Amino acid sequence: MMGRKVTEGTLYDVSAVKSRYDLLPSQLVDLKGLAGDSSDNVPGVSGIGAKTATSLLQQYQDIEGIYAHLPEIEKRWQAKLAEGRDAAFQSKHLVQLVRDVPVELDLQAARVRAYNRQQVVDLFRQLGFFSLLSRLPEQEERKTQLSLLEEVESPYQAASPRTTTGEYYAVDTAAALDALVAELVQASALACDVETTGLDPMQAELVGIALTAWPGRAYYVPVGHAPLKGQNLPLELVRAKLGPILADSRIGKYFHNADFDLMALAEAGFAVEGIAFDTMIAADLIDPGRANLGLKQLAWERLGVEMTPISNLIGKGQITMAQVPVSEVAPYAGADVDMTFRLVEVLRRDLAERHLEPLFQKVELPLIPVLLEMERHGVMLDVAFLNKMSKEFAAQMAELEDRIYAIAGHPFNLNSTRQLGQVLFEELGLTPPKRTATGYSTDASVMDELRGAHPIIDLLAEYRQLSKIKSTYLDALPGLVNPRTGRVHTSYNQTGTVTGRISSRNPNLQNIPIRTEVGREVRQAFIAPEGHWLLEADYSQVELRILAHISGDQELRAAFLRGEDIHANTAASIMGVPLAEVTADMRRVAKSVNFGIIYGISDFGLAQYTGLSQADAARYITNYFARYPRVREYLEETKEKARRDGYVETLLGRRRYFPELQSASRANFNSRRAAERMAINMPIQGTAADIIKLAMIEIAAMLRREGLQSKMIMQVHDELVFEVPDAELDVIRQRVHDVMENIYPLAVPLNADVKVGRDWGHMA
DNA sequence: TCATTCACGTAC
DNA sequence: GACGTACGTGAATGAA
Repeated sequence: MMGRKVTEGTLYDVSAVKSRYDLLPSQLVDLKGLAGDSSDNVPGVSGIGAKTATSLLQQYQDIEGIYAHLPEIEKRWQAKLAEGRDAAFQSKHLVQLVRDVPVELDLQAARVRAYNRQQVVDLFRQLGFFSLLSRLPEQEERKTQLSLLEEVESPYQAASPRTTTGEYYAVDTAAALDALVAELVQASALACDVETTGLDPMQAELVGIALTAWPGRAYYVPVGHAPLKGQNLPLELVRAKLGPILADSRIGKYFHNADFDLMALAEAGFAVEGIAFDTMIAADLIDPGRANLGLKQLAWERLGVEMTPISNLIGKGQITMAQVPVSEVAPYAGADVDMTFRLVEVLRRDLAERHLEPLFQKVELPLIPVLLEMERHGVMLDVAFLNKMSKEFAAQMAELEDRIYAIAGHPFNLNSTRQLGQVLFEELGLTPPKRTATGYSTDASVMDELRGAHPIIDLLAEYRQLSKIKSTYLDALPGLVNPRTGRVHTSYNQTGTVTGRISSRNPNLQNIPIRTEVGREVRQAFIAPEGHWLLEADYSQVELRILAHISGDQELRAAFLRGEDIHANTAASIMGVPLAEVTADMRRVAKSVNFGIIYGISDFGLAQYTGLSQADAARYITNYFARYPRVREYLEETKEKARRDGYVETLLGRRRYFPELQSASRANFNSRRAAERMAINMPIQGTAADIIKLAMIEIAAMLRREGLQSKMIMQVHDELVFEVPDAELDVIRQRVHDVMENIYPLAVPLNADVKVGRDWGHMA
């Protein structure tokens, strides 16, 4: 019984609450106070879940009763309750509805009638409400404005100024296209935006192209609308007329997310030169990690313009742009390019203010076509190999499954952490070493703890690994092969990270397994076509070298200049033994220390990761800083800069902001520490990202300059992968190596290792 | 039914 | 609490 269905929703009366929660309605606030409610950000008492809370409440009625009888409560809950006393009462207070507020509300008066929409919009803007905009009730049919080029009268403009931010025209005759071209060739820069049938520009069809070179005016050229949805121009005609303008590098091109538009245009036979601005990338550079980089959001924030959401045209994707009439798409797409064009000026000013222009001009803009070519070329996959491997995994997993069920005494869903936790810690009686916010943790570190305590653990760990690889790689990758090209075309996201790294999606080619034997096998599915090699070049210890450079630590620099094994070197230094006496295990620990430094180390964290005692970990960290004193200074100075200036930056001036560290901020101890670690890491990780981006740009230029056929096909943060015709192997090996090592000279050498193979699993 | 969140695990 | 940056999967939960 889940309560009585009423007209809308479900009515929970006393008996319905009783049957769902086993509590009285009045006790629900106590339940939330103890167990919390993650969806409402109510913390509750850490370590107390719904079950414990319910049984306690059944005994003591409410939170007050529980704390009154604290001494008689089971020891294991007692400590947690004592610890979380304040949180419990605060949480209860939070979820309690205040029912005696003196509100004088006349429901009739609150009815929405005619209202001054502009006033409401202005208020929303003041308050920073963006998503609420789309929920404002319409006063009247949304009027759109549309005219052919010859027919410039606009009957609705006066009637409905708020929906019309400019004059947007459909260009659907050859004469109109000629007129547009005649105007555009005079321009020094234009904004461009394409409409397509989908979100994957490799597969979507071109529906139309919007262009403008003047604020407040824009043109839409329909080429792919469905029959009866308006007049298209033939694509060949548009290519012939607009192609030369798009290919003319003297006319700058502005985009919002150029990668998407350029891909769609390239697939439709347009080559675009002169990429001069990308408003999405600029907005990201100005404030990396900002929540929403959408054009609509930016126009709202920076221009005060309310734009029509795409859902007004295509719903939630039930139809595509091709099914929407030209008369509706023209003003929509026109507004897109108009706002893109207008945003350029605003964002350019912000970039300059923050000294980000060199980074934008020399790194981010030139990188756009480089990434585009990598995405378009794609990577060849051996799908038959993946399928065969998947079958083998399935067989092994089925066997493990049977054995696990036999031990557990019953079948359950092995992929459910909740069910697994129940089996391990309630049925088999193992001791849970760790909790998550919602229950028992069953992650790999827990498995490690429990290994040896029960025979089921090894089987589960084995199952986990196979299951992960099968679902994420073996079974998913074949579905992402483009049927037309027979290859996978990842999407590199230039605005995906807060440090300046690029990220990769659909598929993510930056997390293909390598560390374990079974995992590494997946790489054998990434192959070179007949007559080609895969060539891989990776920077060795690039982040530590950057640390040596920016900290200025003489000892660390000297170690790199000597060209010695840096981890062994660190081991000798912090453990006080001669280099020759460093064992493999000592080196392993030192490697963790080196990485830990970059991540903002703590003795606790280092101990966790290495298995050292916390005391030993602390001793090694102390020794490290004694040996490399400037590294400690760098860490302190970086934290200080973040506090003082509110941001940190890379060698190339890329910034990340930390408002929570500025002195006025009330951020608590833990979140301050977390922010400090991010601040320490960003300049190092970000500089590495900047450097490899420079290398990519130069390598792409070199390939073009020398007329080479080799293609750069992947980037994995400190590593580049190429597809190389047999005949070019030697020259590419040399050129790539040299560019990577010399692109950005530091106080220590950068070292690039090159390997080749016929597949990515066999590189040597 | 669909969307979001959580836990987990892969990479550098 | 506890060591930085990402993305994808399956289960569970919540909203419509």
